[in-house]
Amino acid sequence: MSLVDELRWRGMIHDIMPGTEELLEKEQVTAYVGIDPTADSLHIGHLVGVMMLKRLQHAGHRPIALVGGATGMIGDPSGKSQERNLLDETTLRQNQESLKKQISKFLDFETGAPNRALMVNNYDWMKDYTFLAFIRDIGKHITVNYMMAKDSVKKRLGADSKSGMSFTEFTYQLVQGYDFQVLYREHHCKLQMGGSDQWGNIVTGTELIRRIEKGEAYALTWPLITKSDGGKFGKTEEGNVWLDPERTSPYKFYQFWLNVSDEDAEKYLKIFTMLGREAIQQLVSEHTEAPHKRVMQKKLAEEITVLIHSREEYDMAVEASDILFGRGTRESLKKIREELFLSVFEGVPQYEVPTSRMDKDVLELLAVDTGVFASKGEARRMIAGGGVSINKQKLSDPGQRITEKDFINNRYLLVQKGKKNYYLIRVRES
RNA sequence: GGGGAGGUUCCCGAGUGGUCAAAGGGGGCAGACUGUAAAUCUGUUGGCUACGCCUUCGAAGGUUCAAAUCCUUCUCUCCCCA
Repeated sequence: MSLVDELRWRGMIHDIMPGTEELLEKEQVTAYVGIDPTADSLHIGHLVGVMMLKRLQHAGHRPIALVGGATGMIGDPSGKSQERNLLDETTLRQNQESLKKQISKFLDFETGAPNRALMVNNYDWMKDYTFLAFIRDIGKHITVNYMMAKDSVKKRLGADSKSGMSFTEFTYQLVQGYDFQVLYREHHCKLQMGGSDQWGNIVTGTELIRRIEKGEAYALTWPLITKSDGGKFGKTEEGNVWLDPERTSPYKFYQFWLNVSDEDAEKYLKIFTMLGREAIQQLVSEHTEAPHKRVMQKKLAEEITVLIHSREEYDMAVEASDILFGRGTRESLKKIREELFLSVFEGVPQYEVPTSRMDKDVLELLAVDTGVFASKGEARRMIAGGGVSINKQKLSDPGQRITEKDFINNRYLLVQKGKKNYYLIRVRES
């Protein structure tokens, strides 16, 4: 099966320029994907692009990850993102280094293989490029008419557009197009890939290459990743799901994938794992037979968590999940060794309360001394509704008192609001 | 500039002197069911020292025993005409 066929099967192709498939079959191709260095970590919204590069390298082609140090300062007109702030160069470099470390888990940058991955930063060729030189060398090859025909631009010029579009945003496609041209010239990069909203920008690049370099370049986009319920992919109540364990704990990360809906699981297995056709079909049929076992979600979460974090972190996340969602009891909780206990609850909100404050009813403890509840009324209602547990034991009386016997390891109380919200209260001697 | 409509709790939206912490819906949260799902059903959705009290209906004043409701001024939004 050709690379493009496989990508098609995986649902990773939205649009592809004629000739791209043939090109990928006949020679080793260098291709790139752009990434904004707005943070020092990738989040799972970046994952499709990185997987794309990984599959490309896997098939023997050469991937380039382009860090958009320059373009990231502008923001394209397609939308959601307002114009960005200028990052200072130090931050930019730091971010780039962090991103490279993360991407190294997917791509081989190190070996001497001819298709080893490359990371570049367009800031390097844009920073000293003067405005005058740019409009003289690049700008004159593309007409404004051409630029205005792009959807992203048209939308902003239409009558229904609320805010206008700045000249800077308008120029975005040229800057991005020039990136492609530079990579074409210096690395024989003939293909740019991106999300479906990038099509217009990519094509501007191929156009520049055609006109200035007299060369052929290609474009490939992947579809927007969706969720079956229409929500935005990659977001939780707490925000983005990051690859950086400091921002999103491996446990939360694992949980994110584990909770994917049935409809999405198959789709995500195809996109985000290296599992082959047979393996995925096997999982799908197993799932159809026993949906409650959620083999698809489990495999998905395993594959990705191991890839991003490690086998150890994955094991830990599974163990934590068992404790939190399995039929854990008060007794089993008390038996856990302290280090595991703490690692399980690492990402959970914690409150520290001195022993002197413990001698009162739970209501006060939960609503006043800690922020578990916003008000006593809320706490009272929740307890009455059977929604609060302490150490896995349902709380029925808001006037109940906590005694030392209740502490886990002599100093922890595990509070549960509903099924999924955990809070850890740590008792401090005073 | 002239005329009209209107601003209600997270959102939409009822309420036009006491029975209003304010209908109904949505959303949120929780319970049951379940697969840590979906669907469904149920409860809950201003605060407190809680059979009572306090703060809330654009803002400020006023009338009244009593105001989201009546009056005055201000303010913002929308629509129509010029």
